[in-house]
Amino acid sequence: MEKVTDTTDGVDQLLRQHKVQVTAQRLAIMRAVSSRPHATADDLTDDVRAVIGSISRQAVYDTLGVLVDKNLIRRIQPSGSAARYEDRVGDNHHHLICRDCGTTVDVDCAVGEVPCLTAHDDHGFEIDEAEVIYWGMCSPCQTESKK
Amino acid sequence: MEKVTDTTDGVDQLLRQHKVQVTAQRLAIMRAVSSRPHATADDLTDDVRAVIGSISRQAVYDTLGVLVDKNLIRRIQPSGSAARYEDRVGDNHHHLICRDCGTTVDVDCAVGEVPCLTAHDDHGFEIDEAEVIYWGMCSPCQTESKK
DNA sequence: ATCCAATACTTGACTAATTCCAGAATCCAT
DNA sequence: ATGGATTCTGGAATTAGTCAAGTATTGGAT
Repeated sequence: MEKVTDTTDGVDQLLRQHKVQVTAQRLAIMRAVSSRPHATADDLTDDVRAVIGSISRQAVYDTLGVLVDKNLIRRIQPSGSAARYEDRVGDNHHHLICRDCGTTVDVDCAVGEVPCLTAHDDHGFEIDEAEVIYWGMCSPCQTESKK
Repeated sequence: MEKVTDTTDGVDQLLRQHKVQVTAQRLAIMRAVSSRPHATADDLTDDVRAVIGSISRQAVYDTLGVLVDKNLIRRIQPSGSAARYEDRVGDNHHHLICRDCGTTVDVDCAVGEVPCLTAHDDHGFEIDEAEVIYWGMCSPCQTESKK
């Protein structure tokens, strides 16, 4: 019997490197996040079910939590919508989100490397992340709203 | 009979200027937001009830929605906690939020005036706001977690 | 190759925040 | 004062996510 946890795309290696136990669910979720960036937990659940048949909602949330913890994926939480996940980590990029349709695209940091991460006055906080979200309207929605 | 909608603090004027119908509830909510920045809808409901006796949850959400729409207040929506409201609008300041306890403080823009508002590549979007959230741990929570 | 303890997954109920709905009340321009 | 538009009320519904307990799978030790 072939083990599900041996892969040819190296996802299993990646997980092991980060000391994450390898399971069919985790592999499927990793791939789902990679292939559909900025998806919600719900979207990902659908994607994963299409591939491995079934998975519980709990397992999805649980796994996403672990992957975020281990820095394998990043969670972004735009106002007014469910959390979204992406596999571009550690490159200090930001997001541009359409107020109307929620479309999310990546934007490189406007300032440079990591100055975003330095607040003027840290109020005694130990800051570990600066999240930047640009809000606006994508071109389809712009034309739509002019009708 | 005196009308509740005539005020001495000018809040009614402000509402009228923005074409928002003036009601006792709205006045109370406006004042509550001003006097307790970064409060949640729930906090505000309590505050308002303490002042005008009673208000429905709906009216609170509805009013906050209207005020946000009319740009009289700003809504911020941190991960894992309810939305918060503040009356500092239009000055491009940002927020520093504790991952542990949710404490939220204002931070002036790290970069200057409005460069934050300029993304590298706007992908055809019409951008109207740049939201920056610094995530970290406030000092009380830092000491707490070291125990 | 097999076993076992640790870890992960499933099910199903539960919570918190927010929104929807439809009727009643209130506001304000005429 | 009146009518039409807007707002308020209370309850029910939805959404996003969490908790808890039992079952299954994984990976290291034998």
